[in-house]
Amino acid sequence: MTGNAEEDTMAPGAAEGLTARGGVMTRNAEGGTMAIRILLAEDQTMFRGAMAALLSLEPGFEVVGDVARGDQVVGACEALRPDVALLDIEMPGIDGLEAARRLRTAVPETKVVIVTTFGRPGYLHAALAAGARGFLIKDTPIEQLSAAIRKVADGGQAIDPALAVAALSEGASPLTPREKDVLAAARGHGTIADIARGLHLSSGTVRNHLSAAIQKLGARTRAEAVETAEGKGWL
Amino acid sequence: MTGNAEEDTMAPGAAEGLTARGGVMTRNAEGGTMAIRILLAEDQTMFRGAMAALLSLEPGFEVVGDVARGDQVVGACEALRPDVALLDIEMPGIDGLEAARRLRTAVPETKVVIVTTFGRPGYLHAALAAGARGFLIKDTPIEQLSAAIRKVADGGQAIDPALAVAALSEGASPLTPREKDVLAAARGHGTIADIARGLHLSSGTVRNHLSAAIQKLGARTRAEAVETAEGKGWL
DNA sequence: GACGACCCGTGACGACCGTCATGGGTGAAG
DNA sequence: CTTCACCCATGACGGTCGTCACGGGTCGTC
Repeated sequence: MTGNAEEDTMAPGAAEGLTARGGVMTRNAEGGTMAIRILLAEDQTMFRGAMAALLSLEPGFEVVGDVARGDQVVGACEALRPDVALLDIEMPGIDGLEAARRLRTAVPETKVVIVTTFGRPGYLHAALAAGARGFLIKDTPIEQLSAAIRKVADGGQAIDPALAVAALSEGASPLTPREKDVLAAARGHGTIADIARGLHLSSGTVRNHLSAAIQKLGARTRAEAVETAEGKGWL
Repeated sequence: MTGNAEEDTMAPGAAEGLTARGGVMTRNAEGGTMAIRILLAEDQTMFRGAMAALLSLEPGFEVVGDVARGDQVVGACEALRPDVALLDIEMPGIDGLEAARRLRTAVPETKVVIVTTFGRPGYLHAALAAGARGFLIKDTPIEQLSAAIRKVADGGQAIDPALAVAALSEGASPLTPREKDVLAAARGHGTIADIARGLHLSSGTVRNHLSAAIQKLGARTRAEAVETAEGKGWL
């Protein structure tokens, strides 16, 4: 628990898990340029804290808030109206991609930059489809993150170039929607009967979908198919 | 034991991937207390950079170097002789636990603090057995990390309390060494015949070991057994 | 309306998986 | 020396899995 419960005049009930930050550089026109207002969404407390502290030191940046869950992103952005939202993908609640989708209609002024651990081509596709303007993996230097934030705040784009070519060479998912569902349900559960029960399907149908998915992915086992599908971001 | 036939080809080139850092506060006796010299081992570049920058700002800390791979830890510590080594567990090369084991004999002055993403009880056991003096998960505030570093540098210990009780309640792994091997080999590979081939065993023996492991872990499938064993850090 | 893509289902077949019983071999503990 | 735990192996059994062939259903497109 972050426990920084200092939501004094935080407007509505909107943002519960939000940690508002008194910016070093407030929104006065200081020399003509205003600081880029940033919201941070990241579940690992340590990483979130480190990034917030570091970005706040960067001249021209102001971290106006940070949240730990995907379902707190929209509320926080509605309250704070940041210029840029830095979203992790793997988060409790809803993931960063879904948060980006909702943010586009709820707070369209806020530009989204996705920062994720896994450089899966499918993630890039989904992020761009969700309206993200930037996409970086966490295995890149912070200087490039700063540069990406500035570019996006200026109205530009910032896509990891190595991932872009990978995403293009991969192409889209060959799985039909239902095959994707069945394969996704096959991650945690054990037997086929369990999956069938969870999806209200016949166990024979589940086997057929799984068989099709296995062949399309070039796998030999259901587990292998799940693994390769996850690796490419088709889930 | 799974053929941990890691060749000991560590020493010669010593520290290739090492980024040495000119410390803000050098090792002069300033007022009587010397800065705590820290080495950082973490594969995610962004996280590593952020932590290095942030810890350098903390008064009394000096980040003297950082590496991205586990097999660079010993070489870097031999060259830099830090007071504290902050080790991630999940790293390419060798993992942080193995690095801690080797560090204890190679550079015993350096105290080890494990900082990991996953709060698996088995990890804590292994870390303490490897001689680590501190154990934190990345989902804790940075202030606690600073406190832990100071405590460990002073000769004390810093163990995440929530994990300590979990580790005690869990107990040690019920799996025999061979069962662990077979289960570990069952992660990536597909069929039982593949596992048997990889371990030079009869396929019937593999099935027996797997069956025993499945029952000991209360699972119903090999995949379930792998999952729960991984979750507890028995691998 | 014909066509194709996708969905759901059935039935059957061979291969694989998980369980059990059984046995021999080793090495440490009593 | 006996006992016990672990290792490896074999064979047999029932259940599950992956594949195939097949049929019926919906929906959008040409």
